[in-house]
Amino acid sequence: MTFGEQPAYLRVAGDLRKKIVDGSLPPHTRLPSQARIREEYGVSDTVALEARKVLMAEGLVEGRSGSGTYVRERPVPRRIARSGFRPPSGATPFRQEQADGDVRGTWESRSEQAVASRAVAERLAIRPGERVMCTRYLFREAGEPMMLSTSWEPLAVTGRTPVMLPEEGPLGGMGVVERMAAIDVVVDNVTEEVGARPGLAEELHALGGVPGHVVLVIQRTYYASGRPVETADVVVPADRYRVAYHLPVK
Amino acid sequence: MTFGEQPAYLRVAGDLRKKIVDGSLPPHTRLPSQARIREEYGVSDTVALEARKVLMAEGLVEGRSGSGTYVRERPVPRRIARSGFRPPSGATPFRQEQADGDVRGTWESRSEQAVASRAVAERLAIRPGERVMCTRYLFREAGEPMMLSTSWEPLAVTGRTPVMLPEEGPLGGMGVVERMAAIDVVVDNVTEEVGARPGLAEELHALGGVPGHVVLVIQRTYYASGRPVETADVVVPADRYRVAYHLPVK
DNA sequence: TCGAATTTGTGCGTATGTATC
DNA sequence: GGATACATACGCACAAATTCG
Repeated sequence: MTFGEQPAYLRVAGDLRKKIVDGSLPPHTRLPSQARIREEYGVSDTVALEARKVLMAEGLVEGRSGSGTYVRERPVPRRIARSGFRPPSGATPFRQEQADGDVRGTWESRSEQAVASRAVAERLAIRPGERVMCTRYLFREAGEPMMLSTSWEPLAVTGRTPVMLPEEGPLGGMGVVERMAAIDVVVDNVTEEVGARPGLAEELHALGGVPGHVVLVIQRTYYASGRPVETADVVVPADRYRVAYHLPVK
Repeated sequence: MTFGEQPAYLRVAGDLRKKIVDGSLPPHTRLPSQARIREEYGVSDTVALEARKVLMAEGLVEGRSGSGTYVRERPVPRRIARSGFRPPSGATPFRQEQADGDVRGTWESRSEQAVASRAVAERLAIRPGERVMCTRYLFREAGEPMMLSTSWEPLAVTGRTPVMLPEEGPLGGMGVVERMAAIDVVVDNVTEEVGARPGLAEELHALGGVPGHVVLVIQRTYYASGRPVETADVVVPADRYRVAYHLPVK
């Protein structure tokens, strides 16, 4: 409160945060109550409350009315290895990545024809209103929902071919690259743009999360000779997964 | 405040939010001041303050001390092109990426020697307690803070060389690859793991955000012949930036 | 089963500091 | 300098949920 210092509530929040991250306040333990914080730090009710709010906004703790404020479990995020991920030559530290690299499991999907929205049209380099095949996926890992995906393919590419529906025909369930190869479309490039935001209610419901949780959003587009042939939005809960890339330098 | 209703501050925040999203309070306009909110909605100072805080946490408005609370411009996320990003052959849709691809600007940094924590040691494949050079960066784009970065380099690699301090010597401010090349360390691989979480109070303070905002965290590690030579945590606000990768397929 | 104590969450009034105009 | 507005801080009150004897 004196000149040059940071606000009292940030100082208190910082001290509590330190105790959380260094393990002296492990998950599931209760934070000091507002009254105790007030006493221990010699601050007012407001400051103690504001400090708790900071930690709640950071997702480190969760308040349970009538009971207390508890340190949240922080699951160790798993890696989702993306295209381009390959272990470098003779690398020892990569055994682990290889082990959990291939996140595969079961999935459900539903396809339907649709017309391209402005955003999708731009990503596929087609005109808005052109027909596309839209497929929604829910991926599960060990039974647990882990990833949502919505993909769009121009019917100008796959229409009237055996691979028009991603989940049917002899190549049903195969990846985009294999399916496109079957109709002589050689996929040679992919771009991925990774962003993040608070998850939408429906997304978190499908993924088994609680409102307010953060999700990673990957906008992926496959190209064949510079022409987009598929684009997708992939949504994964950020508290459980990270997206891993491995690239050569130069 | 009566039974069954939602909290007053949420009601006020909801009404103001409606006016913002439907455009009757366009970007750059000033919200009613705390005092005016108090009068117009017939609530107390605290409720008016709390309502503004909700909108600030949602990133819809930003408070300027002494001036007012202003509706923020809808941030269109910019792309941060990562290593490996190259326009594919003859691609038209990539001109734009190239244009805003190189996000460069000014930066500040501060280096200090430290000992490797368990987490850093694991990423650098060294033993906890070994000495490392730790450098913190704040990058600005057009004067605005846009990215935080903390990097660690084993002193076993750079110690007693001209590039020990990233910001000094003839190669001060150059990239890791160039600096390492100067001491005959050929960086040939990089891994990046992208995650996301609510930003910490200090991070968001430095980045001009507000508690509760989401940040993208990139854990980057450079390798030379399979051996880690630098690792860094890069933090960017997720409402303003996305991370872009471009990869060959197969 | 009941009730008391504790704790969070919300709300009110006020005071002070400080940045902006 | 003065007026305005946000930001921080103090102290208090009460409702709702939980805990525990």
